[in-house]
Amino acid sequence: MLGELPSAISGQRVADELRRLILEGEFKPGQRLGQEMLADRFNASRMPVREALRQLEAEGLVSIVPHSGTWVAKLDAFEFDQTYKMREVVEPLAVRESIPNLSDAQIDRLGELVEEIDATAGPHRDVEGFLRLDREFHLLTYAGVRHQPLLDLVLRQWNTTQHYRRLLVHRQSVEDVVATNLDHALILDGIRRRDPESAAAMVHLHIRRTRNTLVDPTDDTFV
Amino acid sequence: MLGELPSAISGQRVADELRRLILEGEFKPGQRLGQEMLADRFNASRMPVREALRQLEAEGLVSIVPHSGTWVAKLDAFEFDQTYKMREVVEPLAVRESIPNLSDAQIDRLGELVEEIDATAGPHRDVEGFLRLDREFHLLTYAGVRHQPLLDLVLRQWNTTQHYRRLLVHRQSVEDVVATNLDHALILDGIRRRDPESAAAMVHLHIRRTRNTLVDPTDDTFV
DNA sequence: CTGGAACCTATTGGATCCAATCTTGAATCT
DNA sequence: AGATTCAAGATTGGATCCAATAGGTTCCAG
Repeated sequence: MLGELPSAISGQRVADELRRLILEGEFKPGQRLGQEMLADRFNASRMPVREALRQLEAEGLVSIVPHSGTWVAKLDAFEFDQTYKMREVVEPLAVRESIPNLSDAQIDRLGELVEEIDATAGPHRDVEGFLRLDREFHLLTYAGVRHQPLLDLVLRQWNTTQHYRRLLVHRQSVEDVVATNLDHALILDGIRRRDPESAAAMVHLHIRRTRNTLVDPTDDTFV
Repeated sequence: MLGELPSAISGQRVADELRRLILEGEFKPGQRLGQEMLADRFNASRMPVREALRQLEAEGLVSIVPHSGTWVAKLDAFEFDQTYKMREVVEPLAVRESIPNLSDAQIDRLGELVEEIDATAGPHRDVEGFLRLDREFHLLTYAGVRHQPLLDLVLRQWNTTQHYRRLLVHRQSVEDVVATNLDHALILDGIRRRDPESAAAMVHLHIRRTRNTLVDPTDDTFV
């Protein structure tokens, strides 16, 4: 549902492009999204724009106020924390379901990604590279999930928190990145051994650790 | 988001009414939902109908095929099983988050519901009553959840499986109902003691047991 | 000068019209 | 007889037009 259809209708295309622009930061949280402006930008009429906004609202990326307008969704610290708590239970399930269906080639690629992530922690940190590779690593571990709604949910949660991960990863130390990637290696180990419970436990721990690292309860500078 | 807005716009109204009709079984899984027909039925134009269908698709209640039409969603045994596995991890989280915010009055009402459910297992079983009360009981245990997306997810999963619960509860024995309600009593006990972990563990067990009762792997008469 | 109310404008929501696509049925060919 | 192709009808998707609502501005009164 969040994936692209082969011959997508126009509303779908607009939704996909707009989603990409939001995730890349072209449209920032809190920014207003006028229908006319969007229709103009995407060379479409207001109709597919309206459908796209509906869809992105369902995905949690924008919020619509009737008769008023649409804005790129904002998260506060509470929602961020809660989303991570959801991730802590949902993503372990996702690896459990995924592991039996992962190909050896996919697992090899996971190994490469761990090494590439290590490289981003080098002398001059590559934060954007880390974000991209981290996302690719985790989503690839879920590539074996056959139940689309579960995959959609995972994707949704990654998307709605994307902005804030970027913001907070920038504040992380190099040690944090290395520690994070140690988790990745352990998750990968569980996957290589095709041990769903072990991998799931590691994913849970990883997300919990990340949440604690990112959301410092004494830090009210968030958002 | 799945709840009703006070002064909803027309598309929202249509979505709410259509959702109710689907859940009550007026529209059955697999049935086609023509836009013209719906617009006629709800005294609206096709435009709000289209928005409503989009929304219900996001909720998983209907599925839209571009340029072809919309049908009430069907679940197969696999999807049913997978949804229950999601419920097994999501709803324990929901009670954990809910318990601190439940009022004493709400907890008292839960006690009443357990008794009312017992009554449905009497000499002439009241299956529809059971379905209604069971739903009310569980959703009330989640009434303290402050994070709307979590509540929405729970509601969504209840809604998409509603039809199949009805179908399968009809096949259950009286003993099954009594056993189910014993679980309810244990969940309620955890809530009364304001013990999130205990309640969460019971919810997990309850859903797991229900899944095993409902989905007999050797039974291919499902759907 | 400040608070409030009425008006005006910009933007969204809904209705209608037109175009594009899919489904269907029948006719034809193998 | 069965499968395939083609065409007609029906239905959805998109564009445009109109109505309703919200927010801002201005004007008036206290």
